[in-house]
Amino acid sequence: MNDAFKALSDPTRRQIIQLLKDRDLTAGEIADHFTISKPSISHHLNLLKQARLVQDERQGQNIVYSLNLTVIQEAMGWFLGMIGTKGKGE
Amino acid sequence: MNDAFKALSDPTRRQIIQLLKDRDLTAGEIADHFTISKPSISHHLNLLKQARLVQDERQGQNIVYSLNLTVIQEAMGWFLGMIGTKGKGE
DNA sequence: TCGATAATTAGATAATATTCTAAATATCAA
DNA sequence: TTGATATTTAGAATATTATCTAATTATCGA
Repeated sequence: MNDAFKALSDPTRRQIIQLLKDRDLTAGEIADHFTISKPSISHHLNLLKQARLVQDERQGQNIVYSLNLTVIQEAMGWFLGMIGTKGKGE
Repeated sequence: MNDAFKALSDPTRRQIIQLLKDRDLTAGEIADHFTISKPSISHHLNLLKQARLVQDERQGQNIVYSLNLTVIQEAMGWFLGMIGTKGKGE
């Protein structure tokens, strides 16, 4: 959970997640959306993977990344907890 | 929005928010929940304030901190966007 | 097997963040 | 006004993070 929040604190990584919302993408396709180097993107992908926000699967030469909604839902649960039970426990 | 995600990436700051969920607290009361120094807590509070996750108000010698749910709701909206519209736009 | 393509790993540097102690500011109460 | 309490600001040390280039690994097609 802490890893997820850490991962989401970087704007590049949030943008990657937004890209993956629409469809699965290879590492190269993801990198094409940014101006920073491929190794840097690879590093960001690795952090997202460690936080289990994304998962990867090799397909031939490519590695395809996809969203893992489970952890995103868990993170959203944290926010719901903040909003839903303000005051002395409604 | 970016400030909010940055602010939430630190476990101490998330814990502060959870404390404020139950009731408003003075800076000193908040600091009492942690082992780190008061200036460090003050720094964390300042970051939370800049992200508009909390607001403060002086009451005599104390400064009372309270939660600002608006930004938390906005952040939750980001998560909802991730979960709600997976694939080519449901 | 070789060359090309896709992606990651290694190692270094620069920028940010966290934390501390010491000092400053603000308020209250006598 | 002075002393005590609450909190923040200043400045520095340390740790973490983001980024780069160069090198490595893995796969494909001829």
